Amino acid sequence: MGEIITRFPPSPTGHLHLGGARTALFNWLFAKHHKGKFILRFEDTDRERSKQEYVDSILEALKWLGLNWDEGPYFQTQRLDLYKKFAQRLYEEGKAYYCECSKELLEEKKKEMLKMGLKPKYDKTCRDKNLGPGEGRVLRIKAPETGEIVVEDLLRGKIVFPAEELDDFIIMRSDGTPTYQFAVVIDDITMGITHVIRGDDHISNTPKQLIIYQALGAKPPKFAHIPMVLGPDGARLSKRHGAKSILEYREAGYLPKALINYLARLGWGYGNQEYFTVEELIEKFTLENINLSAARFDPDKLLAFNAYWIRNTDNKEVLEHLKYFLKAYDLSKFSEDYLLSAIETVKTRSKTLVEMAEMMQFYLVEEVIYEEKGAKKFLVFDIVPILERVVEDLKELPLEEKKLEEYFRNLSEETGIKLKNIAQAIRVALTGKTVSPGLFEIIKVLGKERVIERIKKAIKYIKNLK
RNA sequence: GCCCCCAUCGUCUAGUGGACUAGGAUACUGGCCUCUCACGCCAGAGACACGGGUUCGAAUCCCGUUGGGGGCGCCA
Repeated sequence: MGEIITRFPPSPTGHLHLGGARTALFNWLFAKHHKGKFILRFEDTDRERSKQEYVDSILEALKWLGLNWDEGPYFQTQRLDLYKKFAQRLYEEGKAYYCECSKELLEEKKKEMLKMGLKPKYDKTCRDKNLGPGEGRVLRIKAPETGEIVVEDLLRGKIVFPAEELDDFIIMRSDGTPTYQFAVVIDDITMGITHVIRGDDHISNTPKQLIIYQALGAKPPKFAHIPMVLGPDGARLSKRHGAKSILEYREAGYLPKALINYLARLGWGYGNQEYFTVEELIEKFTLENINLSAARFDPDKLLAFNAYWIRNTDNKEVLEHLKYFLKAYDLSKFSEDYLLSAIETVKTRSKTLVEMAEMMQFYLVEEVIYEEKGAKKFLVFDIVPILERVVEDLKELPLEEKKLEEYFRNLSEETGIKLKNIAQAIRVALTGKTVSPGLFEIIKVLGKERVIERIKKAIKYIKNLK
């Protein structure tokens, strides 16, 4: 087998969503696995609905996911001459014919057939009229009337369609543009696509495309129809859940690698392994391990994967992604080491980068604001002597977690005040909150200066309460 | 209506005729750890859609039923 070439052909009529992203991913992984080529092509022949805005957002989403393409992006609207050339050829060879039936008439006939319990099909009125091109005329393929069309699917084997199920579908519209069925075939032939990996909603399109390949005398690529991604409710993806743009997941604080990992596991498995780096996916991805049944999108599991990758990714890499969520702060005031240490303390506690940014707030602000409930409960008069003492003792203490813990345990024992109460009071003083990373880690990262200053401020705050 | 695809815990999946007392992940419940919250660790509950075959033996092969999904556009 020669070089493997796959493609991802979105139509820019909407944002890239989970389903599309997974199709792109599978094509990309397959190409990478075989050291082949991955082509990006926009199917924008629907001029009404195609928008530049969507082209831009799809490109951005693919880049964010890291699904780089080796060729393209191509645009079908820039290849119209090509389709015309092939259409002309089919017409001249008598494999396609012009049809003058009006949309309205066809519409009526279809309704009629549906009513009689038949499959709505074109009745071939113009098939033998020998019409030439003309205003308002479409070009139809002359489909075989008997026999069967066999789709060889890489995942499920032969799928047989009786010729009676198909009709003389349109390949060129009356405005001279190609229909989807025609444009894909021409593109896949001319781009040398060897493997078409797409959603199984395309299974019933495949025999139509095979008819075109046959008429053209071209060898069709291999087809692999992957199961669809359904919403959590088992219905088709809709805006409410997964049909959200991939870019919305970026906004929500997801790591691209987490999304990739989750998406790969949706319909594909590799023994009992759950977590894969992108490199591992490329190495291990094969079509044989793809499932055949539709998979539901589970936001909870995606979130769990994101949490996993946040806590298992190098702090520097996390920081790169996190910066996007830290725009409100002037990060130049802090050293990279400070930020990295801060991240280390919050990474096991953040399921998203948004949560992480939120949790890191106290590391980045000049002054913390106390949560009302926490302050009321822990910043109480009785604790003042302890706080005062900590301020003094801290000056002499080494900033090591073990030593700090030892110190606070002794302090608790000595004064008879539960460690919990001491810790919570200082926690509120340092972070403003009752929930935070471990106290000793925080002290170490913040540094003596900030810690002492914040505890002093808390003492003042308590004294002012009276 | 017609055609096509699919069917293991709630969800994602492992499983390719005997190693299945059906494994893992996630979510859920209980416990441990503990300065809070997480993380981590331990334990628990939870599935082969149903009915017929084939076979010494079926989650696994065949048929049917049911259920879910998709297609039947001058959309892609």
